Amino acid sequence: MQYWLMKTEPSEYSIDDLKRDKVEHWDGVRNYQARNMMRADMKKGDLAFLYHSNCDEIGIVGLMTVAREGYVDHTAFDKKDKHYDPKSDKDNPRWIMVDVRYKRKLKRTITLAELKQHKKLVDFQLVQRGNRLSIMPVSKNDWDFILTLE
DNA sequence: GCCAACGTTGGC
DNA sequence: GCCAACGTTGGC
Repeated sequence: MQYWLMKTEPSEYSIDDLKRDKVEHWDGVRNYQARNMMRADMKKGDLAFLYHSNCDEIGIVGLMTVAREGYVDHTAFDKKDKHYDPKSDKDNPRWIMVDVRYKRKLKRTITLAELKQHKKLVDFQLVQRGNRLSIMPVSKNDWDFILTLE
């Protein structure tokens, strides 16, 4: 059982969209590190924070579970898709996605600014300089601590 | 809108 | 394999 944090821009897809959809495939990840984690490490039943980036209130907004383990991201083959990748070969697909299931919204947004203030979280990847990964692991200690802030 | 950080591409 | 140029992310 592992813990994760997954970023999304709420203008593209938000916690409320996931609440409505209940289960959604997490397509469009075009970063090898993130892909490798989805392919090898994310297991059904793992818990994840949903994080809103690039918006007015940046931070962790909800919880979800991994509903389906890594499988081919078909949007890479769709010329009309925003995340179309001409280099991904159908016989040897380059990109992977998982399905996530809505669990609940947090009572409030735990903002990035707030997370940065806690000494306990100095090793949390999210608050480290230059971090750009859209999917990252969260240690159990950090996970538990962050939930006490809610 | 700016820009630092970082990933990817492609010439050599 | 190196590295400069370029593109993207994402906070501010």
